[in-house]
Amino acid sequence: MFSPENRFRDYLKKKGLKFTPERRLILKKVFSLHGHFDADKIYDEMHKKNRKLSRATIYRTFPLLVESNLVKETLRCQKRANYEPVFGYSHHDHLICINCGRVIEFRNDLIEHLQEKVCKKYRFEPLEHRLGIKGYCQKCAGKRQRR
Amino acid sequence: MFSPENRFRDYLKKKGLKFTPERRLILKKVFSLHGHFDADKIYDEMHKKNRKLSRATIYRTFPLLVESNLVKETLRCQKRANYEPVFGYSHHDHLICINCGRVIEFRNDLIEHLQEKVCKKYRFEPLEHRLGIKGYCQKCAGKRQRR
DNA sequence: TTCTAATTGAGAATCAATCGCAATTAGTAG
DNA sequence: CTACTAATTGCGATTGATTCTCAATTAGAA
Ligand SMILES: [Mn+2]
Ligand SMILES: [Mn+2]
Ligand SMILES: [Zn+2]
Ligand SMILES: [Zn+2]
Repeated sequence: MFSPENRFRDYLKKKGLKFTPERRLILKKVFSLHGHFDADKIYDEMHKKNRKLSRATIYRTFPLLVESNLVKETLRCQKRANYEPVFGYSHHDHLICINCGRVIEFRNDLIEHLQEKVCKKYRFEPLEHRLGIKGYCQKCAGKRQRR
Repeated sequence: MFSPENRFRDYLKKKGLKFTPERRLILKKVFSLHGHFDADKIYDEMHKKNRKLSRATIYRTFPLLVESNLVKETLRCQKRANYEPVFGYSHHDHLICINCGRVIEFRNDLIEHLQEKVCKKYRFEPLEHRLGIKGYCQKCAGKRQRR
């Protein structure tokens, strides 16, 4: 009963929009990747499995996935917008290696709690937040040292 | 002795680059704004004071300012890259109102400290981080309530 | 089954950012 | 001070991501 597809259907219906084969394919792909993705990733994956579908449709579908709270945009590190699934995953923040691109996900409840306190202090009503720490992962830091 | 201009001069010299009038103007403008800015902001400000200078030069200067640790890129909220001064300002994070665009700066040392602990745990060597909380500022939250 | 508003793909358009190049210039060496 | 040269500039062209336009198609309500 509670699946990304059901939530997406409900959302679309509520908005008077249609659950098309293209939207279903994009949704399936997004949730089968279990990780960060961008428009081109989805485009390539689709075409690899020779299911052609246009970039325009992909770009038009992403905002719907975000609106229905199935995925969210992540911290933009290059120039392309990047997303990750939300449905079925719990909130976390990111450590991003600027050398190899590795992304480490972490969750720290105390940090989360302190953010709430900050918001209260400023009477700010938070909707979402993004915390990204850029630097060198263990492997890449080691390599740098040895140079 | 310690001024943005001196640091910039030193940086440029070390790299064998030149301290041109254009670079000086951009630097001055950046530090006279006391806040966030993007390429167009600088471009417009310059042309308002009818000091013409090309967009290319602005785009070419920003990375130098970042490299010399005078400014840093901030969390990208729209599609343009956005920056803020670092020299002369202490580190802080942001509350961003998605209704009126207001940006509230805050600093929470405990959050900062916890981030370091997270990095240690993953043996991650942090260089910088960005934390942005999006939501409604007091004013805008109030307006929403009353609707 | 019919009907219609929503959707699609293809390519054009947009927008920020980058690039190529000829003319100019900062700043070092003499 | 002058000469030299690599760095810089502005301009326009280009790129790359994203959005838009529009004619043809289709989901899904009636
Ligand atoms: Mn968090
Ligand atoms: Mn911080
Ligand atoms: Zn790494
Ligand atoms: Zn506001």
